[in-house]
Amino acid sequence: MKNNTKDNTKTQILEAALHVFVKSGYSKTTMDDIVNESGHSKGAIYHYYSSKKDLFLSLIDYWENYFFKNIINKDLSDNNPDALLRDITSDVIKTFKSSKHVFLAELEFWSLSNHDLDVRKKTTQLYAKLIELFRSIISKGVSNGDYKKIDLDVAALSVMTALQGVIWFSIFDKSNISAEKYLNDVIEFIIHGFKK
Amino acid sequence: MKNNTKDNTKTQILEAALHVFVKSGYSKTTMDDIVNESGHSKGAIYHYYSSKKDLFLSLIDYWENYFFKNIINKDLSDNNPDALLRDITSDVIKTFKSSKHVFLAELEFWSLSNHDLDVRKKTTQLYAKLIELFRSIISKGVSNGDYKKIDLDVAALSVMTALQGVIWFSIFDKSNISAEKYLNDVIEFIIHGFKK
DNA sequence: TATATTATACCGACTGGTCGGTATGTAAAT
DNA sequence: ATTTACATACCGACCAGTCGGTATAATATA
Repeated sequence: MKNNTKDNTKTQILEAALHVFVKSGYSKTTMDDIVNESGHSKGAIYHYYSSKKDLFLSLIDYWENYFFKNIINKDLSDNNPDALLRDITSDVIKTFKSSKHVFLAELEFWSLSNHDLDVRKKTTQLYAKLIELFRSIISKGVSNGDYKKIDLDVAALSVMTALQGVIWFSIFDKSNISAEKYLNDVIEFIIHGFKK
Repeated sequence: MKNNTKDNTKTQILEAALHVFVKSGYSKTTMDDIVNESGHSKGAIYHYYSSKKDLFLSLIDYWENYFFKNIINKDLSDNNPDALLRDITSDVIKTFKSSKHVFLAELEFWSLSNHDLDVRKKTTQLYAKLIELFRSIISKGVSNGDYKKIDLDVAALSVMTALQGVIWFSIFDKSNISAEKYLNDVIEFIIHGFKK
């Protein structure tokens, strides 16, 4: 229970920070915004996080756990690469429909990555994991003869970058229909391109 | 000559602003940064632009002129849609190789679009033009029988969003080789997907 | 042509509010 | 009794925007 309360406070602060950072952007959100949103005092926040930036960096980990718990587990359960890619795509679609802030948070990571080395480092590591996941999926397709002998790195990058298109929709076209069609189309195009 | 000086000053301010906004982000750049970068005084800047935000909004127009002058002219000269799409893609590749700040500026537009309505409006209009361009190209392909009877809006969005992948590379993988391969691959996948 | 008048372009010291961070608490848990 | 988990009051660096001014060019007038 002790540990629970502690985790609870930390999580509440993170959730609040996620919310306001997405809403107003890193620079324009004030620590007082996070105080108000979280219901915890400034003292509490600085008790757990040493600085605004430290809090933001922790958010990247938090985001990673949230986002990957859906996706990363599938890897071993199925070894049909087409199905896996489609499955992940439909996860992205589902997340887009239910919680666009996930991708708007990612946009914030991108933006800060461009201006801050520590953020870029952490975000780069995050993408390295995602790319590795796609790599291993595509690799299966190559070794079981479904796919051409394509460059695995580029192929993995292609899948990932194409899926990242969802960020554009999160900002500029929040209607579910276009994003869904885009994602379904683009993954089919890519799968087809991989095929022998 | 008078007019020239005037334009010159305005342009120098815009160039300086573009540079520092990309480098440090909108919120973190100070007007004094722009003063230093441009060599013009604060008074000069506020003589031409009513506020920091006004300056930023003007930058979007400036960017649009810069980016579109390469691309928009091609529309009428060639009516082979495949070639046009490949041509635009190679323009993007060329720009990526020579001046990534073009796409990093776009990232800044995305980021602010998420937090500011005026910026989003202006950026949305910009994308509307791009999408219209792709629409008209693809439409030609459909009417001349090269392409399937696809949904033009979704198809145009797909092309645009896929090309926007270049932003990811501008931030996280500045090596020219991956971005080039990605762009070439993805446009071929898409073209192939459009074909009958 | 020479002079007066006005408009435009530009300068930079200054200010008032903002905000990340800190110092100093207190109450609960161990 | 000491450490942990918070709360509150406060500090001071920072910065967008202001404002009183100057220099230069354009226009009107004599």
